[in-house]
Amino acid sequence: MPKIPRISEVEWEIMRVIWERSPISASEIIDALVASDASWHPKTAKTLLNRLVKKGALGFSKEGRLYLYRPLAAEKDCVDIASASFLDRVFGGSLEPMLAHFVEHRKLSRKQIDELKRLLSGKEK
Amino acid sequence: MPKIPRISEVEWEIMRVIWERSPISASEIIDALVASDASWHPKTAKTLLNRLVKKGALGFSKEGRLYLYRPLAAEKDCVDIASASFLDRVFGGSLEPMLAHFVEHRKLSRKQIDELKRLLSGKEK
DNA sequence: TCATGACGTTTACAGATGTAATCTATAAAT
DNA sequence: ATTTATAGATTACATCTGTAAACGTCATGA
Repeated sequence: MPKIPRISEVEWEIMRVIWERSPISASEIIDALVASDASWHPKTAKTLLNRLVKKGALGFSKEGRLYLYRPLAAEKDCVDIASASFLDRVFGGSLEPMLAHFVEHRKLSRKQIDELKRLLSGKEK
Repeated sequence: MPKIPRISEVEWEIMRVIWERSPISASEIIDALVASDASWHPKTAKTLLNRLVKKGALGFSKEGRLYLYRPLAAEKDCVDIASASFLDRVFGGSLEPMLAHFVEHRKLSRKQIDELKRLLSGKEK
């Protein structure tokens, strides 16, 4: 199995754009980033794209003179790793306190609450 | 308000020991770390303690020739920050999908499930 | 055809991080 | 009193990160 590269904080923003829509060109990626946060600098985004390619998180194909990027690392795998890391680091691996933290500190719509209760019920057997 | 310093991955392990039991000496901290993971090197732990003091996350008082460390940054604040960062980074800030991820991928005891459902019900009004 | 601009490549650079070793002062043991 | 084991202080160092600028190349418009 290919080992999953470590994705840094800002790199995640880029990966999420690409997971959501790929193949995608550098300029499209940059547009998406700038749209969500105007402080993104194109040069910075390019540097990060290169790093992600080097890390093996992204691949690309040349379409004429420009590149189309696509994920090599699966979102699911990256999410799993980051989630486990967060849980261990911040909550010492204790799941329920972590979930309780979010449930208590954040807002959820009635619909989301119902959905979560449904999921919980599904686990309860 | 004192701004909360950023706690790195390994630094979290140290902070959690100290939040749990303080004031506490360096050697006690190291013992606790080694107990949970034998690969901890005392020198490394000391370096991190110094960094955490420099960052303002920890304070200490001299007890004779040794130091007693205590947290300066509140666990709650650090947990809040790390949690928000994780949620934004990995799940784009979407709470319910994140919670669903953990509920689906992890094991919870009947008791914990009930507790979470109770919490959810409490939010549902 | 020549200058411009768009796109990708290479280089830069400070600060954070993980991981320790070395140095120094001091307390404890002999 | 001298040696030695300890605890803390200082120094080391390769990577990783965030943040870009500088440079090279080719297509395109003037």
